[in-house]
Amino acid sequence: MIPATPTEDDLIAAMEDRGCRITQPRRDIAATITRRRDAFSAEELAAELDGVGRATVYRSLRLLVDAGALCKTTMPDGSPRYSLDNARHHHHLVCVDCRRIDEFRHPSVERMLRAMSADIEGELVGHRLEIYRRCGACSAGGGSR
Amino acid sequence: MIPATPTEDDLIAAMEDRGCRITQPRRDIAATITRRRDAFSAEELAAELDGVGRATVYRSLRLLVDAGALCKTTMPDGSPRYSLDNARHHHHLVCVDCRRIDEFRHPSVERMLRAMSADIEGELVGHRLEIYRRCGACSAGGGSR
DNA sequence: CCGCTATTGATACAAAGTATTGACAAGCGG
DNA sequence: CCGCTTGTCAATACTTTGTATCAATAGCGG
Repeated sequence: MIPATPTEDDLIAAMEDRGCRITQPRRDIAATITRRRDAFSAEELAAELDGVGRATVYRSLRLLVDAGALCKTTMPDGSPRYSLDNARHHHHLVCVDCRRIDEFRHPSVERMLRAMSADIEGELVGHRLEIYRRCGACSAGGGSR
Repeated sequence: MIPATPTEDDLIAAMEDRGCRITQPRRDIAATITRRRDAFSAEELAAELDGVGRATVYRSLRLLVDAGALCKTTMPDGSPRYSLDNARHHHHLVCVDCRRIDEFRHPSVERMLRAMSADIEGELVGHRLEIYRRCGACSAGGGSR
């Protein structure tokens, strides 16, 4: 199965699978998220959804992250961004100029975790890895703006 | 040179090196940080320092992180902790039970970054890696109390 | 010891959520 | 079809982790 970018229906299905009711606000949120292709902040999303309460936006984002349909990525300054999750078990390439977020998988990451687990006392339960770069376009364009 | 845990004087020297004045609040902060050996939140530190303003605590923490004397680590829930920096170029082992933070270096981390840089378009500018585990004591003790 | 200016504490504000509350609405049990 | 239970909603208050502003103070350089 080739992992594809989730559609609006995938997001709704993810919520359904968790036993949630499919309400109009949740439909609106799923539609708005899939319409925009880039990473976004929770407040940006809330601002785009007029009839929907801020709390509902945050609850739905958490729901979708828990369900594995969205990723929450940490920017270098610590602020969070949300983006669609195309594939399980990946990490993020974050452009520090244009803030674009790409997913990547590299065998060396898993190899590294395996190598370390032998040397780490206790039980590994998770990890967080973000790679910050200036993406091809931003490097070529002479940095930001 | 064997990297040792910074002392109060090391923290003060780090601030001096950045051209800062050594004030009484900064002395108090350096003393309090070195007295407690574990990772702490900014609010915990502020609560322990009675005569010192909250803003001063946050300003000093940023100063010490910038100077490389402190590390700011992200917990699994996203909240930050501060801890003394024993060695440059390391990553963090965070116990999800007792919240203890250990530093570690493993050659596989650098190897991974080198291997990936060949495959990543653009210019690498940084990364963030935290490993979450249940530490030896917490695993042995049957998990979180 | 003096004066310049970095630094301070207080306070307000900001960003990113979480908790609470009262209203509504959807499914179910009869 | 009625009413009840329960999930969900919008609004709002509150929390956490800071940053910005500003008048007052206190280091440090001479």
